[in-house]
Amino acid sequence: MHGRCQRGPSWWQGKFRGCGYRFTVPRMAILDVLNITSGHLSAEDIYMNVHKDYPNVGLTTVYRTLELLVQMELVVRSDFGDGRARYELNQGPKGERHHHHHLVCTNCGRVIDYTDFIKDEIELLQRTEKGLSKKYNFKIDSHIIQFYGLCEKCRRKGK
Amino acid sequence: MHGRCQRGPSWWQGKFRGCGYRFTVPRMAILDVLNITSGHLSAEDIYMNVHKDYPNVGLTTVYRTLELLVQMELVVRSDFGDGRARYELNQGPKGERHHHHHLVCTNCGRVIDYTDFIKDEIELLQRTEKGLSKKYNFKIDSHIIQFYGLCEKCRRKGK
DNA sequence: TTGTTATTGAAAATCATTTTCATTAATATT
DNA sequence: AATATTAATGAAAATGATTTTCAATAACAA
Ligand SMILES: [Mn+2]
Ligand SMILES: [Mn+2]
Ligand SMILES: [Zn+2]
Ligand SMILES: [Zn+2]
Repeated sequence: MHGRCQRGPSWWQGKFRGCGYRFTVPRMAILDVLNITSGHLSAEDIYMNVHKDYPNVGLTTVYRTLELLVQMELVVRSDFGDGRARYELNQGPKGERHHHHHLVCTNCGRVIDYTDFIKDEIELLQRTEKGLSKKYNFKIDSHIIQFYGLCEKCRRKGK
Repeated sequence: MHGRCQRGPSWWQGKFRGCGYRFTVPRMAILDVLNITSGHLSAEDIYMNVHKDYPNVGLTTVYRTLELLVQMELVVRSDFGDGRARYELNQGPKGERHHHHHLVCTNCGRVIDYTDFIKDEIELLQRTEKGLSKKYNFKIDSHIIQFYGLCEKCRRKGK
């Protein structure tokens, strides 16, 4: 009863080593926090969580590791307009990719992931991408879609 | 031959006064720069342009004015991931609103406005918004869509 | 076990934006 | 036109997230 976990330490280690990077304690700890915690964490959030178990891991290392993880496409970095970057793992516990978009509450800052309508979206996006690359000769690699408004809680409180 | 210009100094003045704000020289100068210049300007860009004609207008005032203009919805503020906010007038010289989205070159930073496919987009967005507000009870006010990739020039140089 | 060097942590630097506060100027009032 | 009121301004300092520097450390190939 140990050999399960499709995306765990050993998988990450392989990924790191495969890219020629060392698999260090701080990197492991940071991935662990991202894996366990749900939501959209700031560097500071991650630092504080890592700090509980590894008090000598520095904030600088958190920033550096996140940069690396984003570059390796293990982590997605988002900006929701509050002045700090947010990070989340690019795959679920079983390794499924979770391409999704965001609803951002302009009152309380809450961020909701959604994957609904992705089907329709993909269809439109493909048409759009095709048209845009033709018209502007622009090669599209990725996109972001964010909806801004009021979350349930903030609506009730009548903002 | 002066009485033309649907969105000029006098219109802005009215807008300001109507909101209880004073129409000052720096505010006028900043709007002027935004009106004349096309593209997505940073606060610094605007400051430098204003500075040519009004060397005693400070950067602080540029920031404060932009904040006000965004709040008044005369100006749109965007973030293209280069660490500084970008601003553009929310309406063309004739007052038409220009709801549009952006293509952002991840190599050179160029930003292209596009309004193509907006029809299709609006349709999808409306369906999505309806679905999302029902499912998450989220009241959507606005959205952003950005495509990232390589612009024509950068494609040629083979990045 | 040892050598090589990628990685780390602390402190300092950067840089966009915000705050502070005394001065100035837009506009309502006389 | 002159004056009073106070919103707006500019310079300097503060802020806060992120990056850089550099000497010490620890992965890991040999
Ligand atoms: Mn998310
Ligand atoms: Mn634009
Ligand atoms: Zn909310
Ligand atoms: Zn480019």
